[in-house]
Amino acid sequence: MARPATKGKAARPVRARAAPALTPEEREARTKGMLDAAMDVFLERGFGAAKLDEVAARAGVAKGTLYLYFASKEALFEELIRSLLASPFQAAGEAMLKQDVPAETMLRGLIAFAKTEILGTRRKDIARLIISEAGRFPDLAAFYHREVVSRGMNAVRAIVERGVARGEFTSDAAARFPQLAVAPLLVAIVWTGIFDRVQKLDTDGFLDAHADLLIRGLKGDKS
Amino acid sequence: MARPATKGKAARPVRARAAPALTPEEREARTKGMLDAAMDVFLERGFGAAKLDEVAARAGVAKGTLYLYFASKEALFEELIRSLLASPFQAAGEAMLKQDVPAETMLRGLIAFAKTEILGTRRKDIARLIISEAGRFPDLAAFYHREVVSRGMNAVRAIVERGVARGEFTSDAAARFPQLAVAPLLVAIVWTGIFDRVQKLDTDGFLDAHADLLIRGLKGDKS
DNA sequence: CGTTAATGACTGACCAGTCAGTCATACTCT
DNA sequence: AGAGTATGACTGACTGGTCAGTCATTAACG
Repeated sequence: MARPATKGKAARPVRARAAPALTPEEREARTKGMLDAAMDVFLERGFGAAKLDEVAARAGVAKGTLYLYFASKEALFEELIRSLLASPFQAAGEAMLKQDVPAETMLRGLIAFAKTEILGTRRKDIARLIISEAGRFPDLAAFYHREVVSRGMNAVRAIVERGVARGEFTSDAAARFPQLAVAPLLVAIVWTGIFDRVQKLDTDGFLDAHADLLIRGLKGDKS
Repeated sequence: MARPATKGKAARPVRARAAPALTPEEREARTKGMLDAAMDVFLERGFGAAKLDEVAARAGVAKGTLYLYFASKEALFEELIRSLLASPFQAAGEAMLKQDVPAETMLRGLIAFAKTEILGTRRKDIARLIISEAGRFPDLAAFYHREVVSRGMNAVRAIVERGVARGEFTSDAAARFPQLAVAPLLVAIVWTGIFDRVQKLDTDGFLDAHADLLIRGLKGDKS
């Protein structure tokens, strides 16, 4: 018990640190490795059917190690979702609002953005996963709504409102229900995940057609 | 261990019910009772988390009885889905095509139909369940596509094509991608199932707005 | 009686979560 | 430098609970 008071001063029982203490960077890197493995498995099987043994195997660690980094399977799942969220919509929308371009251009830009940034990435899989598991994770659904959905809706609403204010659009339907502008994106996400084997959907042409029809509807100078 | 030991095992107080030959009607009625119970449980918990013990309890039978009517949990689930499918869309679409009314009226009628016959019934829950579980039941997804989705798409396509042929519509976007007309319905289904606690969606106003915008877009006499 | 329908205790597999033990490292004292 | 020692990251066999599916048994009928 007697600790040799080195340095004469504060005879503080210094707990000698003597192990491959992980640097924050190392720890983060390992966490990321496990989250990557978890993403593969959860996307492939869904939460319920995903096995932590498999996550561990793919991450190249033992199952016990997972529990040194995450409190439970549920915590791992939630952290995975959180780590993958980003709200590109809002950022893109705000960036566009700063420019002085027609609202039509903004809307088309937003749809093009969704094509590459959501449909073209794993974000679409995350969305599908959340749709599937939201029932069992209400908190996560609320989180996703707050962080992603509501922001996207706000971006669309802002653009459409400006279009109406400037007289470019004659319908405010998409301002009252921004979901209308995003609905086909959801269809594309769900469809490709479920029916693609049966009947392929040309998501690119689909979203182009949506953009055209949407703009026509919003402008529609029909009296 | 103080059990009236009857030969090691003991199947005891059994309150068995009728035993004699079941008429086809009786058999069907019992099947339906179990399917009803199964629907409650599967909708509430999803396939993975649904317990057959609970299904049996709600149906008022023993678990073993389930296996006299269904080969497995999976078979029960599939039969449940099959028993609930109907393709109101196609029938409604065909009925409308027989009348001589404007395509706009048909489309609006179809959307109103979806409101009452899908959003207003448990069919919306079935759709949500299929979206959630399709990954684990590709056959079921294909079946659902064949029996419901493709028929709905055909109905929409037929109506829009007629509208175009008659000069009522100037855009064929919804004929090339009938999903465009149905997308907000899917959003309404998914939204009410996931985000309603966070932010209610006025599905009625939403679909009305969709109908207006869609018609404007299809007619759009903008050059 | 034999047949049919139903039962529910039981089994076996599966899997989330645990924990006693290993090992590589680094610190301290001589 | 080397011996001794502390430490913490990591491991994987194990536990405990859960649940789909089984089957010996019971009851009701003809």
